Amino acid sequence: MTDRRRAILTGAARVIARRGVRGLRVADLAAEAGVSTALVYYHFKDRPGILRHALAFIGDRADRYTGAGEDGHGTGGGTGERDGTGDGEAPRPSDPRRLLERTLLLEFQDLPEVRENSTAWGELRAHSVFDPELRDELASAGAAWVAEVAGHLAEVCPAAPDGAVTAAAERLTALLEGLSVRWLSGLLPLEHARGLLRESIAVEVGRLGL
Amino acid sequence: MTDRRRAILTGAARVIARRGVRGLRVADLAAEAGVSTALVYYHFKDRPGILRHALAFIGDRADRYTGAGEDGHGTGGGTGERDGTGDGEAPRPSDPRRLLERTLLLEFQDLPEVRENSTAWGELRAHSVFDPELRDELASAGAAWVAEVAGHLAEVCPAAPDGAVTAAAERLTALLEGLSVRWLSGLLPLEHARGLLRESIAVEVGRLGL
DNA sequence: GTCTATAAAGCGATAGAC
DNA sequence: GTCTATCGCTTTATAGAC
Repeated sequence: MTDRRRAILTGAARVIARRGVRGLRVADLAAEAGVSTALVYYHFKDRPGILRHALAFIGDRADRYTGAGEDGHGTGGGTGERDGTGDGEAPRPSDPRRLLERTLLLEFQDLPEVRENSTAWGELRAHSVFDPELRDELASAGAAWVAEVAGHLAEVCPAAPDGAVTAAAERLTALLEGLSVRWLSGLLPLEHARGLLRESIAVEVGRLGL
Repeated sequence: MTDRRRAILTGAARVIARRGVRGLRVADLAAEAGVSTALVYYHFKDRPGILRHALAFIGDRADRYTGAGEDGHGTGGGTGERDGTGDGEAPRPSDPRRLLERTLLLEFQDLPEVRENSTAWGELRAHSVFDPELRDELASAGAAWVAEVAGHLAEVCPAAPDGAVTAAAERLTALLEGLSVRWLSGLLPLEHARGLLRESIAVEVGRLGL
């Protein structure tokens, strides 16, 4: 991918995080990237094309930041390095229980990059209710994200049956998304959201049998 | 409220469910209601006015259908009568555990009215991330909805401390919203969503101490 | 590849008759 | 209260020069 394409997609991510998928104007995005609208159309054909590529771009970025590529994608996930669990600069704790918690709590950080990715992904999800075109991409990203969480869960609770682990991962990721919307819209303080999620992790792990 | 106003708002609810809040076009809504666009503006001033009234209308409707007015609003809730828990036409089971389950599972029914309300409320939530104007309405509706669930939980688990009950209600409602988005966008089959939610209810109730 | 300029369409909102 | 007709701004998308 060329630098210009990347610049345009970066601008698109910013605009989506600020105004939403349906608030995205090609002119805004072009201004954000410092190019003309014509160039945007040259590279991405039309508005749906811009959206498709922007969302794939945002997903990739989340992948890199969550350090996926081993057992999952983490596309619903957040960005950045510090997660408040006390592991500082260390990217991947070896304790599986900590790793699980870290993976899920990455979403809840008040860093611009995290907010941007979380907001954009939330928008993608919300928009997919009305736009079937987005569902394929979303379905695979969501499945990978559930699989990653399930992988961590299985490491923490080796004795648990597969079905129960998957169900727990589905509940945890769905809960995370519900909490995320509330946080991003200012209805739930960040620390409260983190606390609720942490407690649910404890509940699910306890249920699966530590 | 006059019949015409009601007809317009009913049309608005349908259009919002089909195209989303941000996809609502005044012309579509007018066509749906069988009136001219001018009449829509005559009754509701402008687009934001339409939206405000439409969302209040949808909220009221959800209230009536969930049978609220006793200890909460249930504004996140669904519509209709049958909930699949086996109580058929009986609107309010007396067993508190059943009542709790029923309240939450009302959201997950494949009836046009339920989909319409769920979709519209999901849209309201998603939109509030970008539109602070909607937050007040959403905050009070959300608080009432959490309070209703917490009330049922407290009845099921009288010994549990208040804080734990509220936290459980917050987790259950947030989970419900996360599952709802996945269901509405076709990523999660209805029965699967119901199963996951039911299991979480069981988990939370078990944790609070039956 | 990138720009300026502009066509074409979409959409919110109003005027004025009835 | 309700309609038809239309105005004017916004936004998508393209033409054509460089």
